[in-house]
Amino acid sequence: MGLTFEKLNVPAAYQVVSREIRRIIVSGELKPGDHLPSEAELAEQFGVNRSTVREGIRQLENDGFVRREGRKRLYVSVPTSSDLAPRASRALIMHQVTFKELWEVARVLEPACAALCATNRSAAQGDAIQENIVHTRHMLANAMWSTELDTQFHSLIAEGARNSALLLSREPVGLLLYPAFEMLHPLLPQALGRMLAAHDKIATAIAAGDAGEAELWMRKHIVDFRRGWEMANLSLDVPVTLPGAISED
Amino acid sequence: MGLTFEKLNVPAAYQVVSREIRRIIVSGELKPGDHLPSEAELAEQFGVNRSTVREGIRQLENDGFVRREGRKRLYVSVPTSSDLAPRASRALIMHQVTFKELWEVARVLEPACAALCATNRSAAQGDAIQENIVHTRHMLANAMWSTELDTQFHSLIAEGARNSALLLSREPVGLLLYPAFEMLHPLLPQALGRMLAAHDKIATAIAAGDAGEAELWMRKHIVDFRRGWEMANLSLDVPVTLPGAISED
DNA sequence: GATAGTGGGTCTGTCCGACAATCGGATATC
DNA sequence: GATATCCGATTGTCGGACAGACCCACTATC
Repeated sequence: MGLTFEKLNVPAAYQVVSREIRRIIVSGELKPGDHLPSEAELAEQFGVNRSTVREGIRQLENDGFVRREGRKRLYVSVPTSSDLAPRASRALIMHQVTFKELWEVARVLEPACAALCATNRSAAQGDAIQENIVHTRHMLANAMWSTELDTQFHSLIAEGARNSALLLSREPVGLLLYPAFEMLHPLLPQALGRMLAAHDKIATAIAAGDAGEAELWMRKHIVDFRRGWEMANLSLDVPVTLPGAISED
Repeated sequence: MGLTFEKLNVPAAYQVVSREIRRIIVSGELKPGDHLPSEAELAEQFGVNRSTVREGIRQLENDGFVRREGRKRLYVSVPTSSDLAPRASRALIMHQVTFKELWEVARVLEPACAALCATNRSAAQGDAIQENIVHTRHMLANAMWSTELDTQFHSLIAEGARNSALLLSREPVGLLLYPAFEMLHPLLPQALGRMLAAHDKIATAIAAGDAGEAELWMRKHIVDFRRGWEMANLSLDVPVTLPGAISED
């Protein structure tokens, strides 16, 4: 009798509810914007208690597949990078991700974003980039600086690439890497000026639709970031810390 | 009276519970492996009902910050890419991500993985890659093929790069892109052979620790994938479909 | 003495019922 | 027609309940 049985994994009811609703959403049976039945109705249809349904819904809500505004009915929604990226960033923090690791990813993704942005951006997206530059220049002229502007510059370029996979891939990295600039620029006074100059070159190339030039300058910009980091005697292998923008949620 | 008030967003209690526990975990107050108090105890400490605590916990469970095996106590855990990637992949599906978009990301990330893998891989990781090649060769010799082997090959290389940010960035893309090969190889008989040849070159370069060569062949491999796609008259702009491996969970 | 049962305590998963706050829409009022 | 009011529907939260797992210490059996 060599007959053996695997340890069978009986999923909890709330997980089944969650998966089933998600399946219907991802498969397209329910389209974004569609309303889901009320909790009581779902409970009746699934033949479980409303509490069980509610626990299942929490998971979907967290993923961004369903949303509710206020205490109203649920509706189907497409998860955005702002739903997913902060969670990924937090996961990376727990993995004790280092500056070097983040930089290695940025070094290949950001130039790709810049190149695609130069060819694919909309007019409005181009304007937003220019506006970011103007803001940045204005801040620097007053000897001020906020890391959000830097993070935003790179996010805008990624959006301009019009590639949702690229956007989703780079966002968790961007949320952690660029705020680290906060540690760098007080130690390296010239860093802010160099940053603005690079942003300007990139934005100009994008405005001109010159993909090669945009890619090139973005690469220089990222490489320069690392060089600055090393010049400031900051360690490449120290785990990055959690920026406030993420911890809040 | 220009005084106006913003519409204030009162978070539900279960969300506060969720965020608070997550904060404690991400900040490091609770370390991976630590047990959380029981639901009843959490409810008492937070001063809310156990149902409310349970709803909050569901969200964390889904993110991979806490886990439970069977019906036992919760313990703190580090979210892995297998927690996060399938959700990101599903999100991309809902965004109707195209082959082209995925390919554009893979084109820059996969060569970077290969280059880093050549220098950073452990001995065991190198062996696993070799084993994958052997399996693949064996399958092809028997005129069989399973898309999982291809997906695995690229995942192994990404793991060998020892860069958690890189791993996390590419996984959602890999989960969608390589299964698409399933559509290609019946239309293009020579595709399987070319794939094996490329995998072999890459694995050899990695085994030799030659980062440049590994990167180069990986790039060729990815470019070849796209060329094959076009030769088979498959559209670059058609949204990719959901592979079974993800829909199951 | 080792092994197999036994029993209690704890915790999770699920259910039931309840109620206040809120929302949407219908209705009444001016 | 605009405004105020009421009513049903729905969510968020609560309290309590109970079966099934699980853990562990204890005991009975060989």
